[in-house]
Amino acid sequence: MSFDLLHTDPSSSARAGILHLPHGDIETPIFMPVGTAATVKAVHQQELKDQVQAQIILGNTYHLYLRPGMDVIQGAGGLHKFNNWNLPILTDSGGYQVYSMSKSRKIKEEGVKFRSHIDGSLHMFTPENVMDIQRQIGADIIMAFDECTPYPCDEKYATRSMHMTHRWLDRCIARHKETVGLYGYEQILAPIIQGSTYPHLRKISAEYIASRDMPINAIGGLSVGEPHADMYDMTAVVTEILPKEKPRYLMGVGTPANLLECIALGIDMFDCVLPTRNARHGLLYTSQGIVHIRNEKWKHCFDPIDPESSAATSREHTLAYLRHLTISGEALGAMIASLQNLSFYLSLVRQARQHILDGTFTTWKSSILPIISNPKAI
RNA sequence: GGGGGUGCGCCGGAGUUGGAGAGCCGGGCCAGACUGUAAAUCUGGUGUCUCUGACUGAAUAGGUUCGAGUCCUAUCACCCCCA
Repeated sequence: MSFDLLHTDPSSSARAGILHLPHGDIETPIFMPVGTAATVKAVHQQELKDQVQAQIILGNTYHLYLRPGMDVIQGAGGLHKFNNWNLPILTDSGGYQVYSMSKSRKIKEEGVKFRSHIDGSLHMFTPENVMDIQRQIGADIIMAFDECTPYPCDEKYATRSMHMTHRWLDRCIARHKETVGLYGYEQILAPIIQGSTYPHLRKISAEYIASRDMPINAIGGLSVGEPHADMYDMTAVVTEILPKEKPRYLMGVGTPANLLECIALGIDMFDCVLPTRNARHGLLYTSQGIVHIRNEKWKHCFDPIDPESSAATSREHTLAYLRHLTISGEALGAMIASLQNLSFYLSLVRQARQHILDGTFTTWKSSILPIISNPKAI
């Protein structure tokens, strides 16, 4: 595993690079579609490769551990074999579920007790067994076990939680060192910065994470409901500290505008459920602006969904047809919409990368932002 | 042709023993939300108007009554049974 930083934009902190992983190279900045339960919802692996041109996808430790279970994943020979995705995979550790399922878990120094959302059974996640589970899943990049704090979060709690996440990180690193990949390739561990919306905590956390000298550094605990300005401020605080020669991964971000703004701040990797979830809920991102596909105004609009999309379905099917499918609850609607949104996201980061390499990133960003973050005109 | 039954919101259902419904549930429809996925989910709206409030409304037209969605008469529509 290695990272080549190819170019840094002169008028911002945006970077273009290549991340080499066991299952292939990733051109950064990159967006990583989220495939929680061994599937990017409503999108087939073949489409992810051919249409979306995804280079890496996510899986989730908590969800895969509960279902289908590690016996199945390991029996298959790892997640890559199980879901037949032979490009890189990153697994989240379950740290986000500490946040999103706060009603059914209890945090202690040792780890987190979860009650399964499927059958109510009790499970314990520790930094150690989360490393073990991610070894069994076999992702190229595995995440440290952390606590993603909610927003708002009082300073006292944020401080305590951050320090615990740091201690957990050291336990993750220890376990990661004393174990090896089960499927014959290296798995890299990424530590996660916390600190909520407190700049001084973010600074402490970034310095701590940087001192661990891991190959990728991640920023967590953002995009949990805080104002965009806070997200950008915290990102700026930590990118200032993180080593330039290593990729920075901003977890859970975000909207197309969030991506461009954070690329400008020096972020290299993103993941977010927004494009896929919003697609299933009828919100489309297109090269001509945002479309609420359920809206009546598209009922008789026989224009293509997005003539500039890399997805054939978006060029060949009309807005009126997709509206019909969505309103009728047809599965194909979710498929076409998800393909559209992911194609848009991947195309956006490809364009960003090219403009960084060309030295035109900042002007391109300001010209495209008003279009893609506002409603499409009929 | 005869007998019986039922009619209110865009649709279906519930309910109303003569005592204040713009009013219950579900669906549809209209709009909004969603950021390391307990999410093909959730929230709101859905008679009219000059909209903090009014007005109209229980198939249609009459009637009884202090008061009618409820009782009576006629008409219309639909359903069931008989011929």
